[in-house]
Amino acid sequence: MEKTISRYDDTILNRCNFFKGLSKHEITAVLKAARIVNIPSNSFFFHQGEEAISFYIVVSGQVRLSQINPEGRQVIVHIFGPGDAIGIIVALSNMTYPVSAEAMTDTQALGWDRDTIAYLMEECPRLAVNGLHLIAHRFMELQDRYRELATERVERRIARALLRQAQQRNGRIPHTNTRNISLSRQDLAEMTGTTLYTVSRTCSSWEQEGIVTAGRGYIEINNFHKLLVIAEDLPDSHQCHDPQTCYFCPPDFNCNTA
Amino acid sequence: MEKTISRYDDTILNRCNFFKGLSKHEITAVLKAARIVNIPSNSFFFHQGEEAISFYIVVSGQVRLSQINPEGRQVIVHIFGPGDAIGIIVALSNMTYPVSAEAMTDTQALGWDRDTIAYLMEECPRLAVNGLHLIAHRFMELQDRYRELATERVERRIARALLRQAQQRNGRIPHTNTRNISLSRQDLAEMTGTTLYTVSRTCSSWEQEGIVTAGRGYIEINNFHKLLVIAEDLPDSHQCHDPQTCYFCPPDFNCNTA
DNA sequence: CCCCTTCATTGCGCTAGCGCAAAGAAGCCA
DNA sequence: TGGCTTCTTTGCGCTAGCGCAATGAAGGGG
Repeated sequence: MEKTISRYDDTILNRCNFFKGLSKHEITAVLKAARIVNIPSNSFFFHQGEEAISFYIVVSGQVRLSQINPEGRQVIVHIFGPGDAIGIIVALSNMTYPVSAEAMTDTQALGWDRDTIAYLMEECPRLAVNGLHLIAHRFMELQDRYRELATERVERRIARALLRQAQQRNGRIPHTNTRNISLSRQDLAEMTGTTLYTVSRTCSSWEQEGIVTAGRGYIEINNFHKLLVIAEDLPDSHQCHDPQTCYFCPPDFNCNTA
Repeated sequence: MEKTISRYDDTILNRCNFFKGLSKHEITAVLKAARIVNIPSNSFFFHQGEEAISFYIVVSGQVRLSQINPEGRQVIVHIFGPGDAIGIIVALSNMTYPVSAEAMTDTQALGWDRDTIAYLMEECPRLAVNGLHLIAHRFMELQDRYRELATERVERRIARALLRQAQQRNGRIPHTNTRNISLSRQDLAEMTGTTLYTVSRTCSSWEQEGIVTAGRGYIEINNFHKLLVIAEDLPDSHQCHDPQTCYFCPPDFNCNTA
């Protein structure tokens, strides 16, 4: 087991904020307490309403966190990738899961149960601090998304969802084109509070303008700059001075030449 | 100072989840570290973008937590009343406030600065646990609201906002009619992601049906039952067996006789 | 290789909700 | 008491986005 886990040391654990600041020794201890979980594509880590007994860190794959309303309309609250922590909030406070977590691809994760993680945090307060930071981060992101949903137009919301995905994957999924977002129209619709028809129409019109290339189950961003303008994350007049340090543009991308 | 604070012991502190499970002695120590803050109506505890240095617990009054988008459209993220904790998430994790907190009425609060609250939590872990519970609770509420905004119609969202307010005030603001919600149409619009026109129209039609009485700056709920049906928090066929224990109806209210 | 399923596109009509504008109602201050 | 400000209501026209339905494209499994 030790051996299996240490495989991930470089690729995942060093980039995982939950382990930030821990010594090698501490990380080893925390990993020893973990179980390795393999969830095949389209299967669930847990369902909305179940008692929250486990906490996970994604090693590889993607996980969709979604909530469903009584009429069956679904909303994607978050999409997790390698290094992300799933269920940290509820696992730390004795509740039932308010959302479902479904693997979008075959997913490997590390799992701890509630008591274990509570014990580890007591032993290693740094872990608790990191957990709190993760929660704070997630909370602020959700708050932003809430405001977005309340105030912004659909096109902008879709643009932001795409950019957020690109940003999130940036450098975390090795050997992957971060500009190629593997999401269906339906997924994007559920992430942005709209319908798959509207997403499809929007992507079509973007495709005409050369901003993206859309295909079955993916959208590839061809022109970050234009997308950023639509998302209003970027002033209309923006030009990169130095793409390496530009706040707006992803590191491997120069929006001047796009 | 001791004396001023002890005035609140019964009314606020015993109902405040942040102090739950603390001994009298511990509460006294925590209160000693607090400063009393008085914010007049329409003034701000803090503004979006400022460094998060303080954490507050509302003693009396109401506080609007809002976020503004670049075009100036505002969204109310939460409304705090007596016993609620403001800024707990950011104060615990070295960030800038992602929202503004504005007193809607003259407001009295207890304030601690970041370092103090961190120290107190270390001394008294129960405080940290309580804080985590508050955050988890807020997080889940926000998640629900997010789903609501993405999937539900305006009328239902307004109904839920009103009911949430009634629930929130229930028993916490002494000698106040919990069915009388003091919010302007604009406030309600910003809470539900719509416009004041739509809120006004909706309330008018509810008034015609005898569900509410609307006035300048307030809405009084006359028929909880019908509002709950609109909010879909209640099956259409619901009749209270025992209003005292009914999950759906507020304690002072029998929906059978309404 | 073909059939079947799943996903995406797009035309079309529709409606929920927006937002202007104008008029009224309620509080506030001098 | 009168005038000013702020909040509310409501008529009206408009449009963003919905959602059905029909068609097309892309896998996937036997």
